[in-house]
Amino acid sequence: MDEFVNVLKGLSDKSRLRTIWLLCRSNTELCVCEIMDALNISQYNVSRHLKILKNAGLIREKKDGRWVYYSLIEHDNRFHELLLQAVASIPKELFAQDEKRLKKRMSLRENGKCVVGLNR
Amino acid sequence: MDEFVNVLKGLSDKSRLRTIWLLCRSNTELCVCEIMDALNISQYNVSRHLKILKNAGLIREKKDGRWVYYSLIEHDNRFHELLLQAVASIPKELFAQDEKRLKKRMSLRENGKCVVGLNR
DNA sequence: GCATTATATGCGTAAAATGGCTTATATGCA
DNA sequence: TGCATATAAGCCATTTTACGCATATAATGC
Repeated sequence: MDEFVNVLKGLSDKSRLRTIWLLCRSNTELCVCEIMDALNISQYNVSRHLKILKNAGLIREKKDGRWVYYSLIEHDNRFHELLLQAVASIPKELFAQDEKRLKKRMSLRENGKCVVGLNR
Repeated sequence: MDEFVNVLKGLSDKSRLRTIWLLCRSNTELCVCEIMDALNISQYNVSRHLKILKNAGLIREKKDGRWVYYSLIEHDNRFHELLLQAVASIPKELFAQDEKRLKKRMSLRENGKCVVGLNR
């Protein structure tokens, strides 16, 4: 049962909820610095929250050079599916700023990859 | 957005998850001492967790004499619906003990009401 | 090898959650 | 009115969580 509690705990933080929502809605993988800019929070916080989400089994990481991309894990279990649907059902308006910042940031990608890093 | 985080926080505790699961599955209202016996935890803990769930908007209370009955609130919003479905989808086996204890306890009701209290 | 850079982690601190115990509140009944 | 009882709430100690800062790790390019 702790496993289920951990997933719920993973989602019950504002920064992490915003992160998961962006991953749900954008339907792509995002690197740390992109999430950082979208949420407008510090690098170490993004990193730490991502670790928690990874341990909860919600996301996976994929290294690509110096960049690390995170994406949702799609489980074939109903609990995860329903939870993610719940997150996705949260009104879009609440994430308007995040979405706007992400869109701007994503437009800087080249060949589908982040090339910006931390020097904005 | 804090409202949504609060609901998730409400669910991300083992005792509270067990409580909500029982309320979901049993499909009835339960009084404090029944929950106490089903989960096998102390009265003050049940009370406190119920308060958190109430503040999260997940349950309502109904007084009946000295007894207070709690039941799920059925929202017409998709987020709540999906979350409760997620909780209900957690394998029954994980709650076998709770369910067994609840069943036993519920058999002591008279005219659909709890008459036992704390003196077991 | 060495400097640069994207990401992760350890440390200290402050805030919040949790649990146990005790006490307060409120209802029912004699 | 006064007592018994179901539930709530206050207080305290312990644990967990989140954040900021500094630094470590790992990959890149010269």
